[in-house]
Amino acid sequence: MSTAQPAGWQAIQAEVLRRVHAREWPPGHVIPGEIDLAVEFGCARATVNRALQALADEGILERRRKAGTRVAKFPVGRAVLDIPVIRQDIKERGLAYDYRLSHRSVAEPDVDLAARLRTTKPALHIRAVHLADGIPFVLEDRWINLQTVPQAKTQSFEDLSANEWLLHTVPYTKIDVSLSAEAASAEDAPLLGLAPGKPVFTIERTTWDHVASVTFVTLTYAPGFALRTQIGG
Amino acid sequence: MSTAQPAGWQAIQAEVLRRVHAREWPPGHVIPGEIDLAVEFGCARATVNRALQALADEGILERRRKAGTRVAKFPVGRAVLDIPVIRQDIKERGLAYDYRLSHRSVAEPDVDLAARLRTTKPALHIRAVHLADGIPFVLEDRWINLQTVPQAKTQSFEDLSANEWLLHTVPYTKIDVSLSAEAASAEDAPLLGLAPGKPVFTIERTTWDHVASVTFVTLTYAPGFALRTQIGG
DNA sequence: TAGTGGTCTAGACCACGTA
DNA sequence: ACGTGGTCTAGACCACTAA
Repeated sequence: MSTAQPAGWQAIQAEVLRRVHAREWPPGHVIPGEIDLAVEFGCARATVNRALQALADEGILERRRKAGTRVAKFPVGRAVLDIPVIRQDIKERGLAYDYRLSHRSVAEPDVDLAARLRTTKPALHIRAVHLADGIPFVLEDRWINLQTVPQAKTQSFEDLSANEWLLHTVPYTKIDVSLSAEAASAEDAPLLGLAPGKPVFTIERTTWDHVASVTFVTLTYAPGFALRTQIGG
Repeated sequence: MSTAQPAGWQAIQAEVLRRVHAREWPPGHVIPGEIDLAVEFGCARATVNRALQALADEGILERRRKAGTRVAKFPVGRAVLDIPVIRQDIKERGLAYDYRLSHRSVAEPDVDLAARLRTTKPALHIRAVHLADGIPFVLEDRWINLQTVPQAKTQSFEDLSANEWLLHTVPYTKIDVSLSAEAASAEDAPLLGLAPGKPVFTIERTTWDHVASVTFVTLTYAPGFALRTQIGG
């Protein structure tokens, strides 16, 4: 064989997927129970369970006790986006990474930010540029909650980006992510070398440790940036 | 108890997560083997395996045979984006859904599109607007490969959007997805009720059935649209 | 209430990759 | 070579929920 043949539960997963794709089991169809499939495939029920559960996680099957397993009526595509460390991201593109701090201050959050960080106490404001081959790649505009992360006060962030320092220093349990298209602000545009109002891809993240906010960051990407991923395959 | 206590493998997952978050097991740390943990938690190794495997899937742990399981040095955030059917998406926002076909033709793909669909044969070109409460929500600009989906020729797409028709009719195995910020084109801007050049959130998808292309679609969202998701939590 | 998936167990063997 | 995770098994009991 030139192509690797999956074995075990992955082989079962592949066969079930084939039947779904081939419309042998069309959307909405209730497929045989785990025991029946185990008999058909000549394996233990647990093995069938493993395969079907994986497909259910991907949104291809819907499983309910007593009702059985059916092919999803709307096979909701579930795209998995890796949110990498910026330095790694740039390096993986084969480009030279550089980092430049452009602003550092302690300031009181405005109303909008106070709502995001759930505090009105002064927070640490960092602005920095991450460069790929010397060209601005992404702007990092970050607020760090000094109630949650007091150690940040003593960090200059001149050599080590807040992005990485936080990741290695501060625990977190949850991140809210928002992706959008924005017009480049008058403040940001020059740093990215473009005219204000131009479209820029923007990622906003709020990081939480349980119920306490850790940091809020806005990443503004240079034109041409696109997040790519795959569903299925 | 007011909060539900996880039991079984999820309880183990929660405890491991707690130790990671609390830095008892810092990034890079090699955690005890499955057998040790099974003894500690008083359960079977398979149960520990289930818990650790789930955490490895989320990118929190890295597992390698013989080398053991370690806490990821860069806990890459893995955001899961649900790509829903547009009609469902709008309804879930509590808005009234409406759909309007604005263009339908058969045309030869230009060079760029030919590369995407991997064919130079004529393809079906559909343009349509999906409205939420009567306001344009997203523009659908779609090319359907008539080699792969000849049945599309007889569909008017006046009442049923290509989005849904394809989902229920045509098998697929893989979708390439790209998210970006674009400037609204002179052609698209009026349909969204805004000036050309304004930033618009754009999703491009190419759908494949094995190696044959099915369709290529560009979704252009009205201003204010943002894709939201969560990591962890 | 009965049928289905969800999970656990104890043991076994295998595959991989580090040492 | 050997230790670790990856997987399978046969059986069992439980939890949910549709009928």
